[in-house]
Amino acid sequence: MEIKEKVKVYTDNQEKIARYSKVLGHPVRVFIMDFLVKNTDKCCYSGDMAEELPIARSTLSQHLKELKEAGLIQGEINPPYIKYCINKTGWSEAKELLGTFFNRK
Amino acid sequence: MEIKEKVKVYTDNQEKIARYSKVLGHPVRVFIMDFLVKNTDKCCYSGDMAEELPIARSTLSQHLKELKEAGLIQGEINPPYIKYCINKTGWSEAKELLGTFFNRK
DNA sequence: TTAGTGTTTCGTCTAATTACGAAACAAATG
DNA sequence: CATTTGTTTCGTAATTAGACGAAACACTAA
Repeated sequence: MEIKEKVKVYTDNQEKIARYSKVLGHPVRVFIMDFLVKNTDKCCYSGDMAEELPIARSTLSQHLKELKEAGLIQGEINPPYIKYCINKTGWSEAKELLGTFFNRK
Repeated sequence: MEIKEKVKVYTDNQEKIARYSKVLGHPVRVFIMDFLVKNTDKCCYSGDMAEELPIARSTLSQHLKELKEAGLIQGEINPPYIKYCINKTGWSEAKELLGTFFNRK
């Protein structure tokens, strides 16, 4: 019986960068983020985006869920609609992390 | 028999962003890019990185292949070693695309 | 209460990703 | 020629991701 020593291999930043990158690793999700950034003033409903996308609504909903879980967006219930918008906290963290990842001497 | 009309839904940039993000969507690959950026002067062999990573060499090789195919790194044969380095073209494209993706008014 | 609306969740299927060890490779050396 | 060395490719298994339609949900309005 041996004690498995837990060694940390990746930094927190590396793991966060991987996590944010992963969730942006699909064109539908990039499209959604673009859409929300372009329309911060207006309301963005799932249906608004669904009209422009060639995927089932349930599939879109799944992508929205992933973005929400990653902290990049948030949804505000406004029955029977759900209004989505950027989660500023997560969005700026991602921006910050990716920024320093790419911009080094 | 109907003609399937091919409609473009995502912009080229959205697809490129998704592609670069996807390949950065794994901590091992973020680690590799960090490693290569930090050591642009020195030689970076697969084995150098393998020593610091808790994965099989064949697995590392697979990750290197993905980064190479995405255009983020390149390998120069220097027998029996293979020296890896950043692919400046792809790296700056990714930096540029992600930069404008995150930095909009 | 019943019907309607916009959205999500569930169940399912297929395809892609991640991982490993064994085997193959390519060049240098004994 | 046979070994050795660093690396990749192959074969395979396990897990995760992406997609769909049907069903469920939550709230409004009739």
